[in-house]
Amino acid sequence: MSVRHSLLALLSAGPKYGLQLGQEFEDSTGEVWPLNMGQVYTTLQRLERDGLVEGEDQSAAGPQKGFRITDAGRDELDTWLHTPPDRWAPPRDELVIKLLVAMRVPGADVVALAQSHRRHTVAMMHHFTRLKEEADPDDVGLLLVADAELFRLDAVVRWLDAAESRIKRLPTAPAEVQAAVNRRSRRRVGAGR
Amino acid sequence: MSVRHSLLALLSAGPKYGLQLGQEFEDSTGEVWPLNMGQVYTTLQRLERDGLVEGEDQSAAGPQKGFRITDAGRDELDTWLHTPPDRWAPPRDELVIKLLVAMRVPGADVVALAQSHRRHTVAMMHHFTRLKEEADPDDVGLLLVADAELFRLDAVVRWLDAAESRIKRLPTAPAEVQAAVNRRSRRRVGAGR
DNA sequence: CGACACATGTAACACGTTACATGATTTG
DNA sequence: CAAATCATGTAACGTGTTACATGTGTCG
Repeated sequence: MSVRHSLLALLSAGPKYGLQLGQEFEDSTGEVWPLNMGQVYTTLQRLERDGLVEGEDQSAAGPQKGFRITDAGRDELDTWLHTPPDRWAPPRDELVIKLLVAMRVPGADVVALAQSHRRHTVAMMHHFTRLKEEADPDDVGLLLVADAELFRLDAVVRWLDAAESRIKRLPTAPAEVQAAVNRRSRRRVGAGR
Repeated sequence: MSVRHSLLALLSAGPKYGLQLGQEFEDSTGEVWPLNMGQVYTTLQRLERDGLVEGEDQSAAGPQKGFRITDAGRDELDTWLHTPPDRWAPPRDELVIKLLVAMRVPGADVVALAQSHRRHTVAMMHHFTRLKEEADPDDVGLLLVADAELFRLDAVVRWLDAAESRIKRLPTAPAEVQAAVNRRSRRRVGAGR
């Protein structure tokens, strides 16, 4: 839902057309989070269908098709800005899932896997650190996104360390961790929605 | 892509059927990341179509339809386990985007917004802290997921603080931050893919 | 004119969610 | 038998990606 509302936010500063919105979005995120234009146009169509934006007169002019935010759109935007991300269903973290299910894979060396991912995460931190160093100091968007990534990656490293020691503390030998995990389970069979 | 590969991981410990896979996945994540069964069945269909799993004989028996992982499936699983999350397109963080685009919304008080989200994030940390305290100490999955969330939320709080001071340091008054942000932009017009 | 950048779109697909429909098995 | 539970699926929709198609405007 990020793109949909981001377009509303950009339109709240005045009418724009598709390509312009795509560029401003990428500018806002310092080009770290690219956006494909196809989605911009389909999202604009849905926003118009839902009455959150409306097409401009456009009378003459070239191929550009401007959009203006509506009052309903401003309401929606305001709500979104103040709504915190859902706490009960935080976004599934791919790396966390990877390690959790690896514990159920027979023969998988989860500790080695964690260390491998840790090395890669540290490498990513170097990348974003350099990105910050080389950035235009006025590019607030890029600096903020790089900050966010660095804090996030730091949390990943800390978690990998904590996970490693938790896993090592398990009653079974590391290579057969899954056996223990498999043994405990099988309660709460059948939720059925 | 998490669900697809998680199912492969669970099947690598032996043949299973749909509902069973759904339950084991939720067990693995300590019920923090729920999974809807509909997706499990459609994913299994795609996995079978792609030759990563195959249906079991099933001859007699009830409605249960077992699946077995194939050699191709084991290869795919192994690759996935060792592949780090893509570094060049990290998942878009909704909260980060929210603050970034809010800086372009005329009249938006970004600092107040950041503080509001900070409060909510701290509340979420309390929630997961309590979850850990009340958890079965043998439920490694739940403990690991709670750890991951706590580290992640801590990073969010740190980022919000850093972002707040960065925003306050901007040349323009907080309430008109967007004006400055709008002014700088509009370079690199037209990438055209 | 021809090449290139600007600008908008569509098609096909993967993944995810919600909601609904349908059998089979157990058990009061 | 009836109701609950177990188990599998489908339909409709939103979101996101990739790739392709198409038109317009400018400029050498």
